[in-house]
Amino acid sequence: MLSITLKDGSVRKVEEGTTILQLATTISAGLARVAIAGKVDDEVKDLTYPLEKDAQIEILTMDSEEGLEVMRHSAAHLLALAVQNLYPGTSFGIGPSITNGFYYDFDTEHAFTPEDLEKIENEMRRIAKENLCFERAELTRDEALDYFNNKNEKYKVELINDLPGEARISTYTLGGKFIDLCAGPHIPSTKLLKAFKLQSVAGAYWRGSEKNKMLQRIYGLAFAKASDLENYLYKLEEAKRRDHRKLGQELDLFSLHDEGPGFPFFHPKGMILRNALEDFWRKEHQKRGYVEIKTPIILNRALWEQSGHWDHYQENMYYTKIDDQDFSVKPMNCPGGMIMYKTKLRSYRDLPIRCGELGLVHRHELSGALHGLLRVRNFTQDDAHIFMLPSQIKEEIIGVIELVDYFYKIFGFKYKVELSTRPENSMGSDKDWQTATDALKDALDTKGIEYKINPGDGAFYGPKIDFHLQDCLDRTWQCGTIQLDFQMPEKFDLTYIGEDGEKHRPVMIHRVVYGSIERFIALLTEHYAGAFPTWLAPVQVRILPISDKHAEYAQKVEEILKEQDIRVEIDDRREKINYKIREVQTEKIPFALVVGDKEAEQGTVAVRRYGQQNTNTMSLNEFEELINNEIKSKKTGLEDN
RNA sequence: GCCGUUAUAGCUCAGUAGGUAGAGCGUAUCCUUGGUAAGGAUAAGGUCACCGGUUCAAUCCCGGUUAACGGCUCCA
Repeated sequence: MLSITLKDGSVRKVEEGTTILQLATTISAGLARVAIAGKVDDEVKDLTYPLEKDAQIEILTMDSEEGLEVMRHSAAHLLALAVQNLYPGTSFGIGPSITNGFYYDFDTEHAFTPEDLEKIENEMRRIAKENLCFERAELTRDEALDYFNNKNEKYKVELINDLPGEARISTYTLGGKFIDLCAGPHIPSTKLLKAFKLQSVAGAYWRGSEKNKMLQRIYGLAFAKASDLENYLYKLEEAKRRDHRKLGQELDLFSLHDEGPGFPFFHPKGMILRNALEDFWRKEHQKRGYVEIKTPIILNRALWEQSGHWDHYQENMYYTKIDDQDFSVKPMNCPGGMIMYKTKLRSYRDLPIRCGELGLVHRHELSGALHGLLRVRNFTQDDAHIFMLPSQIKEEIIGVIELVDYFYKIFGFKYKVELSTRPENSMGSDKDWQTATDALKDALDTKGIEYKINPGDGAFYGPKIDFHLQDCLDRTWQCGTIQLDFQMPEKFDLTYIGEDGEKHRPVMIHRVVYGSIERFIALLTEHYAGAFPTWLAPVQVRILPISDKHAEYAQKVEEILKEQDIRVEIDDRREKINYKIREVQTEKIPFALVVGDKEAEQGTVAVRRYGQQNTNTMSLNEFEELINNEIKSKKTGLEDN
């Protein structure tokens, strides 16, 4: 008899060889009906898995993330079977579960169209109803190779060849005919697949490498029940409403044109946002002992050779010639910062030097990668280079971490932290890289910050801490970053005079907080769904006179507010108040002030906030106080933020 | 860069099974002076993305280019 410990801590005795499903049945018939798989000592197994030894077991249902994963992965097999039925001769790649669904990669001459997806989805539904079971089989490597070689499944053969020697090779048969290489586990039967929908087709390189053939990837959504799927589809629709590309156009913030792909045009209202962000940035950096510089956008080839960009960053740079000499448009601000450092002799007493620069950089991104303001070809980095003594490293990194946290909290952003280590095409010694990486880790650990390690994702000159923010579709974008660099100071022979009167090498940090002003604006737009907090709102107040008679009073109110640097305008068109209210709402202006006879007589304003139905009549003084406090606090004024 | 889709008025979109186009919103002008999400009328606005081919005739069919969109790769 085996002792099985269940999730609630109770222990059951069962015969050896009892399957997980049988175990579930002994717990309750209801549980057995909705069981998807079982977790045996932290390993997820099929329900048909026979228990061999004492273990902790949890029966997984679609209520858990793990159960959903098993179901989504099983849905991928269903998709593969449907494609095999409809398009014989297709070769199969891989078909994992992903957040909210699954995908499967196919290799076929036929190019899948959106109409095909409908056909395939119908076939999936037809098969699902057949109540097919997933049957597991274990094969030797030779058997598996034979089988998939015969079927001309070259991708599966490649996968098998790459499996480690001791690996158990398993296949699953679905409905007796479709056999797929797979470690499992799967749901017991296709009838559990109900709430799914094919989403899109996209190209995807085999094994994610652009050196390999591009396969066709079909994405699908899958949920435990239909209402979950509907909710998710609704959420997607909502997300589209928040999309910064849509809102950017509607709110007249920026535009992109054929004449400059990836080079955004900022409109007057977008510039107000930018300037507000930059003003705030300057103020906070001055407080923290930063100075600000501006370095040129075009610098000569020799500089980029010295910095290593010519060797390590060439395909991302733009080039030009001036009087027959090679020049390059800067993709990063650091070399300019190096030159600045060297303009005079530095003492250890001068360090740390925190040198900020709102620098416009240009990078040649692949055309297919461009995406609104989130991925562009020129952007302004809120950069700074901190030159310091080796003994100051930790303190300075912590200072930047705290600064980033301070900024993101103001905007109400949640963020994720990643630590990226040495990439392949990089410069410097392993020892320096190790020291730098350890310093970053140490700072993170000291602050007690959770982080994920991204192996090989560092800059070519040093490891980095990245801060990632989420867009409205849950994709994450790198914004802040802290990069520790021993290479540039070396390459540029930076020195300071130490206490001993000798020359020493300073250490350098590259860091950004917003990352790119453009990207940050995109994320802010989505985060606030275009309803910017008052301190950022391009127009903060719009005065709505009831009729021409009130124009004079409206102008008086406007003047008073303008004197306090409040961004205010009057809608004096001969339209009805309803119409003006509607417009002020669609433009997401934080405050509408309705002024008519009553207000003009009493020296008041009828205040209607964005997103609220009610009006508060108050004296102009009271309103000034309200809005000034709100601007100062940087709050949104909306309850849900 | 690669795979797929798309491109018609300032915006959102319809349309012509090949005979040079239409709606709503917006804009302008006029009427309406109206109290919290759309008052009415009239008008202006398009080389149907660009280049080429087929055709008596191309916005529509074919080829190419460019850009956008969804992914892959890459990255702030």
